Order: sequence, then C-alpha cells, then structure tokens
Amino acid sequence: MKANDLLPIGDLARRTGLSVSAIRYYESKGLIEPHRTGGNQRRFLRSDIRRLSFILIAQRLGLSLGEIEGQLARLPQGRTPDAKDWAAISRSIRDQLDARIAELQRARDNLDGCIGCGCLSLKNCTLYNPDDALATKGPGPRIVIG
Amino acid sequence: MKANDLLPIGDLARRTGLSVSAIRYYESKGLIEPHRTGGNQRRFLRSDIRRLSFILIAQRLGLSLGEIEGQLARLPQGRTPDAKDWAAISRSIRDQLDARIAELQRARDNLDGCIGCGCLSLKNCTLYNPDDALATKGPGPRIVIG
DNA sequence: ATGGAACCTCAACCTAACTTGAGGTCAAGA
DNA sequence: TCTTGACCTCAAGTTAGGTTGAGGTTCCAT
Repeated sequence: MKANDLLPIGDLARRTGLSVSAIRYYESKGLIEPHRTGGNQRRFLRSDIRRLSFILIAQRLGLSLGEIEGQLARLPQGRTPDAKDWAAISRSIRDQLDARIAELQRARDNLDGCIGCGCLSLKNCTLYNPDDALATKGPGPRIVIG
Repeated sequence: MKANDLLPIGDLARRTGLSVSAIRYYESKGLIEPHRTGGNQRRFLRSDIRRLSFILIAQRLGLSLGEIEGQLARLPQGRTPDAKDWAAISRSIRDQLDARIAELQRARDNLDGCIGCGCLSLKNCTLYNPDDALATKGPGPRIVIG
C-alpha cells in the first residue's frame, strides 16, 4: 500500500478503459476535479475510478454528459461517496431507463399497428397522414411516438 | 386537382414539418432525389411526403440517416412505393426496435442487480470492478451492457 | 543527475445533423 | 411587365463528444 493513494491520469485511464484525452475532456466539462501536483500534473483519488466508471455506464444507458453531470451533482460534497450514494443515483437512472424503454415499446406498438394497415403509404391512415384528421395538430408524423 | 402534382420544396416542408434546409440536406445525403424545373428549382413527388415522413419516424426510433438510407434503398426503383413496400420496411425497423428494447432491458436488469449490492462503489463487485475477477477481460465497466 | 516516459496546454480537426447568411435567380399574381 | 416571395448555391457556424498534434515540462528509476 502506498502512503499516498493519488493516481496520475495514465493510471486512471488504464483502470477505466477511457483515453487520457477523454478524461481531460470530462474535466473540462466539470465532471471530475482532480488535484494538481506542484508541477501541474493531475492527481486523482481512487474513488474517481468509480466516478468515471459511472460515467461510462450512464453513457451506455443513453445519458448525455450533461445529464450525467446532473446525476453526479447529487453525490455528497467533501466526503468519498459510499454504496448508498451510488445506489441512489443508480435508482434514479433506472427510472430514466424504464421511461425510455416504455417509450420505445409505445413506438413499436404504433409501428405494429401501422404494419397492419399499411398506413405509411395509405392516404386514409390518421396516424401518419397529416392531411387527414390530425392536420390541425400541425404537420408531420410526430404522433407516432408522442 | 392540379394537372401537375409536383411540389416545390416549401410545400413539402409545410407538409412534413421539416425545415427547407433539412430537406436540402437530406438530398445532399442521397435520401431523396427531386426533379428540377428549367430554372433549377426542386420539384417533389407527392410520394416524397411519405418518404420524408418515414425519415422522421425512423429518426425518432433512433436510426441514423445512414441506416435510414439503407432502409430506403429497399424501396422499388422507378415505381411509386405502395403499402406493401412500406410495410416491409416497417417490419425490418420493428426488428431493430425490438433489439434495442431488449438491450435496454438487459442493461436495466444489470443495474438492478447492482443497486442491490451497492457495487458501483464497493470493491468486491465483479460486475463493475476491473480490479477483480474481470480484470483480465480488459479495464472498465463495459460488462454492464455487453 | 539524468534521460526518457508520461505529463502539460492549446489549437485544430472529426462526424452527425443541421442552421445561418451572403449574394443571386425564378416564377406567378396584380 | 413588374415585383416580391420563394427559390438557388456555397461557405461557414453549431453542439456533442471526443481525437490528434505541436511544442514544452515533470517525474522518477537508474
């Protein structure tokens, strides 16, 4: 065990699978705030591995860096986040995931209905045809998902 | 009924809810190919409304313009697409949607498991911790979705 | 104490999917 | 015929999420 647990950016990159430039980019976006050595090099806490892992996971779940920053802002200040802190965030993301899944399922069901009636090209389908009943609601096929 | 069913770009924009510049952009990407007047103005077929509506729908389902172009390439050449043509494409997109939904559901289930064990911040979670059993598989939390 | 790997900043580049603006042309109703 | 709104092209700008390269500095094992 080293007396000093601070990691240089290269180590953090290896541990998270991120590129060094991506980590610097996240810093520039305010997602992570490393310390600096006297020589201006970044030094990260071990808990920053979790933080970056979380960013990777959340991205894969479809969140933008902005949304992720919002989630990370819920972590405690001045104290290393513990299991409960991360669990709270995970739960909140789970809700977003559920919503996204539900939305896609709605879209799929609508598409299913339209396969049945062939409406993507038929004049008399109210779902897709802006000339028909929905014309007053504004143009386009927006309705499918909304 | 006009003798001539060709539409100028502005009409098409109004009918689809797209901006004029977006339609021009789609043309530049090969997604749509209007005729031209003697004075070089675009003139679109009525069936192009469907085509653009389809682009809008597919985008909302998460397809990129490139993927959409791939789908549109399946439409018949030289003949106005009919209900069956569009239905075939819809079905293919439905499959992609199903896959996407399944992937998100897998991700959510993994996340659920991790809320239970608090692993986003615990050293002993093999799912998220690159130092543990999965270390040999390369760094990072990639595992969650893959 | 030294040499090279690893670090630093800053600017420029990249893709996707568009928008905006400049400068100029077309077409259709009065 | 004239006027004016709609159209044209082409270049540059925008946001997200980064990468790449130039030119220079720091750290640490020997």
